[in-house]
Amino acid sequence: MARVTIADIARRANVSTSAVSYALNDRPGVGEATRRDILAIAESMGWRPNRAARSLQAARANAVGLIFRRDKDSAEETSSFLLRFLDGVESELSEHDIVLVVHAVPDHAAEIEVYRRWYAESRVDGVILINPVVDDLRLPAVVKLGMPAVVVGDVRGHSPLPAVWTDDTEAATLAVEHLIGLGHRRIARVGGHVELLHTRIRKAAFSKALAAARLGGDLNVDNATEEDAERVTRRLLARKSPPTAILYEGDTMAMRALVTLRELGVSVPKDLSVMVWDDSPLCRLAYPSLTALRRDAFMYGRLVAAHLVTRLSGQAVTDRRGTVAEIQVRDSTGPAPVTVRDRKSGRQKDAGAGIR
Amino acid sequence: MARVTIADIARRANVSTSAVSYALNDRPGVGEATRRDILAIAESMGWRPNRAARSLQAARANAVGLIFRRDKDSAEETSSFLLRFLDGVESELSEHDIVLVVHAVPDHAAEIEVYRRWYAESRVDGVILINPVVDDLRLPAVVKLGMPAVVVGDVRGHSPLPAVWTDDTEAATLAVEHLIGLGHRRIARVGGHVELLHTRIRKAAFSKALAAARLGGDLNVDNATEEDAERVTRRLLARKSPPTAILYEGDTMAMRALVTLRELGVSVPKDLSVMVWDDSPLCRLAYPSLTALRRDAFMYGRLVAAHLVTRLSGQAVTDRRGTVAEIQVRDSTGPAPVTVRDRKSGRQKDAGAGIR
DNA sequence: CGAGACCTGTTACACGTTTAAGTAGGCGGC
DNA sequence: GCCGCCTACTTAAACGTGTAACAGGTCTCG
Repeated sequence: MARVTIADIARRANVSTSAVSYALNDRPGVGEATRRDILAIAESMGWRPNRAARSLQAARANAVGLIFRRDKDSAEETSSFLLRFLDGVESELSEHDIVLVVHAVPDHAAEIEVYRRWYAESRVDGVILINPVVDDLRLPAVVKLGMPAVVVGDVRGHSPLPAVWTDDTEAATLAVEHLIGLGHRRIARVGGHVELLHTRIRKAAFSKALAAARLGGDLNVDNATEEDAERVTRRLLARKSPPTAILYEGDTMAMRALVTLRELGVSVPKDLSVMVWDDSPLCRLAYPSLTALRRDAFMYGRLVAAHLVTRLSGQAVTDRRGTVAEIQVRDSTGPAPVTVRDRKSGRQKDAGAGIR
Repeated sequence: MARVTIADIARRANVSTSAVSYALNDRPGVGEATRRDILAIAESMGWRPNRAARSLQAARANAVGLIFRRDKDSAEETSSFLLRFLDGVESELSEHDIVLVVHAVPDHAAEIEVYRRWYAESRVDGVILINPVVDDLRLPAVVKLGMPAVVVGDVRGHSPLPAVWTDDTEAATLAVEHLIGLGHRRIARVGGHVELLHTRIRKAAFSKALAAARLGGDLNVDNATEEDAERVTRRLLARKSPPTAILYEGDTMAMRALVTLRELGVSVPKDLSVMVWDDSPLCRLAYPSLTALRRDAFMYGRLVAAHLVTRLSGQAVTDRRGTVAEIQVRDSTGPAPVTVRDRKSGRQKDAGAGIR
């Protein structure tokens, strides 16, 4: 019933508590026979080290923290990525006997305040920072605290904190190549908040990938939210040369777009191909199901956690490339609409999806 | 830089550490002038209590745990409910300066093992148990440990552990009444795993609500998963008297059903009304958008956490009713198909949704 | 056979906090 | 003027671990 301490074991084994401590921690200073004795007794009594005592002694909390924003992180996208990511983090941490402490905050100021508190209270040994934004105030704040941290996102060069990043340029290239392979020439992108670093990077990566394929046009919409999806989609299709493929950033945005397209009588993928950046169950269940760029959120979480654990062990760590994205091809992408003129003719003119 | 302790403050204030402790904890034993002095110094040095030391002293971890199943809890439904729930729990706990520790496990055996470890290590003061099943082994295990816990789900009578429950009978009645109000007479239900306690309760509640409305029929399918949705839906509609409305348990199942219905040429809601038990972003974004039973996951989480906090304070707590469900009416429910014969005639024969 | 080296175990203290018990000094009351 | 009591503080111990420093005893080797 009552919790058993090393003192209890020491009494039973007729030795001092230090002998017990040495034995249980596999350190020299105690004979083989006594050690076995002690281990047996500890086992039979069901001893487990008291974490508070260990933490106090070692000045180590055996915990890491992760803070997410209440409104933001659960609104723009369905939360499956975050939960899978958390699962991965937790899975890695538990192998090192470290617990994950989560916390929700309304904004970055509150988040920084919590870091300060956690540090001063020695509540966590390190933190995982997600969704970095441009000129992120959290980064210098954490650096100043001297708190071990790993940033999830590509902040290479922008911050002294180690980052685990995914190659969005490569991902964008994959997406563009997939669409080009299907014959698309006018490819649009509808992106989320540009304050988010990954959005900014993806935007650049997308432009770069298009340029590499000698395709141009600035069919790029920024700062779109789920509510904007309808308006933006209509506007894109109303252009003189409407795109034949659109890459949406965020599953919810793409879903809203699908509804709009249905109302407009635009058939997916016959008239227009639709892609989503970052896969989710929603993409799988949509009609038509959505082709998406997929990252293994679970493995990503594990990698991030492993990186932080290494950092906590005192080793210096630098940036690390995370899991690579791949394309999950589904029903929403298909061959570009047939061209009006023969392919061989110099200039092509696609039968875009334009509003009828 | 270095963390500041009460000893540092004591030195600066030329008093003993106990005087500092008394002052900081607003306890008698120190004069008013000295108290102000100490508080000012503590403030200026940025002192925060070391959690490990406090925990050790008070034999209290100031943490509560919540374990979710790796496969299960994130598969059957989109995870938005869980994340919102976690947010609510966290929000309540943080007001009491208690942290939330999360952990993912593959099965109940592993979960019980973690409870044992947490208890023996004094890692958490209490736990929140979610998704109770029939003959849940976790409940007696936690009871045996003597660990404070709150169960999320209606285990009233089945367990000595306090529960926070939602009235599924009332919710089922709401749903059935909504459909009956639209003229539906043959209402089916497609439910998930009956091992889950809430599934079993909902099933009974559904039958009871139908019976109360003098409607019968056993249009009840159990143990359906997302993969089964297509087959089950086809089978229901192939009946001699097909239902005019179906209530699916789980958003993913309903989404799959929508796809099937589209393929079958069954129009929603003209030919068939569709409802979902437990709302999600997916329901909102589906086409047509899905009428659903909605619970405030955030408030539910807060309530559960508050209940556990009360329990931790030493007070005995009993069961507590959680937030009530309401209906979020959307586009997937509408008037029942018109009857073939005149309403006034004794027997009605609906033009069901049957397969064409 | 005695001096060190080595093995096994102990004692003592630290980590940062709380708190029971103890000790001055001042003050009032009889 | 002495006793007792209150105030304001200090000292000491405790929570459960870990570990440096030390103490016997045995072994080895010159």
